[in-house]
Order: sequence, then C-alpha cells, then structure tokens
Amino acid sequence: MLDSDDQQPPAQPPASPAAESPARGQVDPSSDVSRDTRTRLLDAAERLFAERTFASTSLRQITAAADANIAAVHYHFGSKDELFRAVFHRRVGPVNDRRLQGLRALLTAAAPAEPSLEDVLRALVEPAAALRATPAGRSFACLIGRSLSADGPHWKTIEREFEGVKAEFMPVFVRLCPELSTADLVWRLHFGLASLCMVLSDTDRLRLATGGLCDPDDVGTVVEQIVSFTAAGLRAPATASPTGPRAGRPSNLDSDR
Amino acid sequence: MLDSDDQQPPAQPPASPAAESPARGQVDPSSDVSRDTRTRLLDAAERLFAERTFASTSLRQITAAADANIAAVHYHFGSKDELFRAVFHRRVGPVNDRRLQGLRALLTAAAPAEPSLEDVLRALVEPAAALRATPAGRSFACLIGRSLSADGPHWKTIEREFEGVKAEFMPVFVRLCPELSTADLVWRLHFGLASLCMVLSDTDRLRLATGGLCDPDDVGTVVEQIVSFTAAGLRAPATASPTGPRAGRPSNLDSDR
DNA sequence: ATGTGTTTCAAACGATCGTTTGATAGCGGG
DNA sequence: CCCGCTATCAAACGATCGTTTGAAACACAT
Repeated sequence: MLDSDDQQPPAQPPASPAAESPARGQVDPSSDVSRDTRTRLLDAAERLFAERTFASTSLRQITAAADANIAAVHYHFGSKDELFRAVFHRRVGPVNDRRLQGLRALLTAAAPAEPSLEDVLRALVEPAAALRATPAGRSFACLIGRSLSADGPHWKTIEREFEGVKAEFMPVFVRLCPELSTADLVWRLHFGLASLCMVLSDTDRLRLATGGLCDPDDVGTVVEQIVSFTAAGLRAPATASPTGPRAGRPSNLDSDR
Repeated sequence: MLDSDDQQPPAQPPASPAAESPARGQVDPSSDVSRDTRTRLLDAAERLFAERTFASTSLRQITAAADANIAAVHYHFGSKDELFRAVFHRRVGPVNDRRLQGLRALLTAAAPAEPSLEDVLRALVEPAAALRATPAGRSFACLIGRSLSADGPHWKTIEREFEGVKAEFMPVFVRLCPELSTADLVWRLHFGLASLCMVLSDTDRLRLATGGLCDPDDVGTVVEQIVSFTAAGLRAPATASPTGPRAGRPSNLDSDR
C-alpha cells in the first residue's frame, strides 16, 4: 500500500476522438529530461492557485511565472483541470502516507492497548501542518485547505485522495470514543478537521490580526493547539439527542423583542 | 447602534473622472419602484456566488437568472465587485445585530455575574447557523463560510463587517477564560469559528458522506454541537508554552524510516 | 548525415468576460 | 404637451480566457 506516486496513463484530453494527432503520449515522469518544465509548471501553478484561485488564475500567468510557453500546459497535462489534479496529487500522497505510517506505528507500539487520543490526533494533524514549514508546502497548504471548503469540479478528485486515511483512522476513533454516538463523533471530527483546514489555508491573516501572537507557520504550536483543542472537544459529554427524532432544540435569544 | 441598513452614497465607479454622463445617481433603497430588479439581482447573485464562486460566476449568468439586462448590474451597483459587496452587506448586518442583541441580553440578565460560556457561544453561533434554515439564507451561508477561508480582493470588505462583533465578544471571552493566555484563547476561538465556517459552507457533502446522520441544516443540532465542542475546547488546560521561545515541540512518527 | 521522436515556440482560434454606449420606453409635475 | 428623471434594453467595445495548430529546435540511435 502507501501508494502515492503512480503515473496516470496517457490521459488524453477527452476532446478530439481521433486522439493521436501530432504528439500526445505522456512521458515517464522518472529519469526524464523535460522534468524541468513540467515541475516548473507544477510549482508555479501550485503557488498561483493558492495565492489566487483556480478559476481566477490564468494559464498565461502560470506559464509566465514558470518561464514556459502557453502550449506547454496542454502538452504536459492536457488541460487546465488536469494540471490542477496533478498539482494536488503530487503533494497530498506523501502527506497521507506519513499519516498512515504514524497511525500504524502508534497502534503497534501500544498493542494490545489503544494509543492515546492525543497521539492519534497528532498523527493526523502533524503531517498536514508540517506543510507550512516550507514556502512550497505553505502554498499547497493554502490550496488544500481552501479546496476542502469549496466544492467545484475538483471535489471528487480531492475526496478520493483522502479515502484511505479516512478508512484507517475512523475505526480507531470509534474505539477511542466508545461513549460517543456516531453522529457526535463525526460532528466533532468534522470540527477538528475544520480547524486544521482553517489554519492550513491561512494567509497571514491570523498572524497580522494577532500581532504575531498566533503564527500558523509555527508547526509545533499549531499541532499542539489543534490536538489539545480537538481532544478536549471529543472528550466532552455526549449531546442529549443520540439519534432521536428532534429532541432538544434549545434556541436562545428569545429573551425580548 | 446596531447599524445594518445604511445606503452608501452614489458610489460612482472609480473609472470615468467626469462622473455624471447619463444617469448614475444611486436611488433611495426604501420605498422605490425599481427595488424589484435590484433585489432580483441580489438574490440571483447570492445564489450563484454560493453555488459556484465569485470569479467563476459571470454577470451574464446572474442577469439571466434574475431575468434582467446585463447593463442593469452596472446601473444599480456600478460594478461586479460592488455587487458582491451589496450581496454580502445585505445579510451580514442582521446576523451580527442578532449576535450583539443576544450577547447584551445575556450580560444584563446575568449581571453582576458573568453569563455561561455556552450561552455566549450560542449567541455567537446561532444567528449564523440559523441562516441555513431557509434556501436563500443557505446560499448566503455557503458564501460567507467560503469567503472567510479565501482571501481575495473582498477580504477587507468582509473583515470590516465583523469588527463590531469581534470588539464586543472578545472582552467577554477574556473574562470567561481567565486562566488562558491570550494566544491560547485566540487559537481556540479561531478553531471554533473554523468549525462554524465549515458547517456554513457545507453543500450537502457532510450529509451525503454520513448517510443523513449529520445534517448542517438542522440548526438546533448544529448549534449545540458547535457550542459544546468549542466550550470543551476552551476549557481544556492551557498549553505548556504560554509565549515561551519554542517550548515543547513533540513531533511523532520518528519511529522508523 | 539521416531519420525519429520529444519538446518548445509564436501565432492564431473561437468563446466569453466586464464594461460602456445610445436609444427607448414609463412617469411625474410645470 | 413637453420636460426632466428613472429604468430598461439591444448592441457593441476591447480584453482575456482555454485551447489548438504547424513548424522550428533539440536529442540521439543508426
């Protein structure tokens, strides 16, 4: 397992049914001369997609930043959408691999007991938060954090990348939080990942708003803050309505008016 | 106070220094005949900005959905950017007013003691979460939740809308969490708002992924989940390093490899 | 040198974008 | 009746978008 670096087949653009007009065969990504232009395009696209947005970043801006020709994008990737997929796939694989490595190490080290909730959360959070330690990783962190809260045509692509992590972490959380209903557990994990996404996608706003007090690029602090906050939330007593019909809908501000 | 419905001055488009060529005077938004087209444009833009994105929604899509002419946008708002600002301003004002009302009611009801952490969080979360109860509000909820995690040219516009809420809620949280350092408090409130944003911007993904178990449109459940989770996180013991140099940077997965 | 396949380039394609224009209705008060 | 004002409309503006094309530049085995 731990697959992260497969190269897709030719992946010819869905248009043009007569596929092979001049030259379109994808090239082996390892030990290739043209890797220069390809990775330059990936780096530039990663940075610009993060700074602006996929929709508001033009291929001309990308190729200008990468010092390449416009047609190079379609030659190496086929289309703008597949360029996005390539940018995303290049970095999310290693992150998820580190997550699964960390989880498995914890499980075997603690067996037959269970690892601590904090350790499991750390294994999930740290590889992603560590992206913000490097400039390129920080660009990708903004991209991934932003893509998770905006579903466009790329949502299914993104979702698939995280299936393995979800499948392996969820049972562990279920065992570590036996007193929580499934709905409670899912809600709270959702909130924890929301916190992670918010930090990943931050672009100096939090640091500026706090006068440098809270720094999303301080990986160690970020990890401990998210882990301790989420662990405390997961340990909160279960809500009143397990899966009841509509039990307990307390709504405030009916005081006056 | 509680200002939410001020109309901006003429707000002439920054181009064309000789401003008044044919007809550009903004109209009084109350008791006006043309409110029809104006609000139809606002409604359509609100929905489409939420479904797609600001950048990937064209004015022609908006005017087609609003059954209006292309030029109507520039006649009533001046530009696409000011249309976004109008869409945002129309709904965020009442939400923040309800938040401040709720907070003040809590403060006077509990005086001279302090209200509970849960009640203050509820006053902050409920008015926003309640947006998801109506289709139009749900569109705006997606828009606001998404805009907060993506900073474009509209970030300063958005930030200004929330200044009042921030200024009035923050001192209360400081008093309610006296054992937390400022950095800890800001981090954890940031996480709580991240959870809120994630729920607001959800577009059926969570419900579909959980088989209907977690429904972002079930306002009562959402509020209680966010409030209890965030309150538990805020009550977690303070982290080791208050503002220390680099204390405690435990990094896992140094097991093998 | 020749041939083959890969990579890069300038230039153009049609489509769509935000914005502007000038004319055309509707409607009030003089 | 005509005038000033508001609102809407069809049509076009220049700019920029993603994509395609065909040829040049390059590498390298024979």
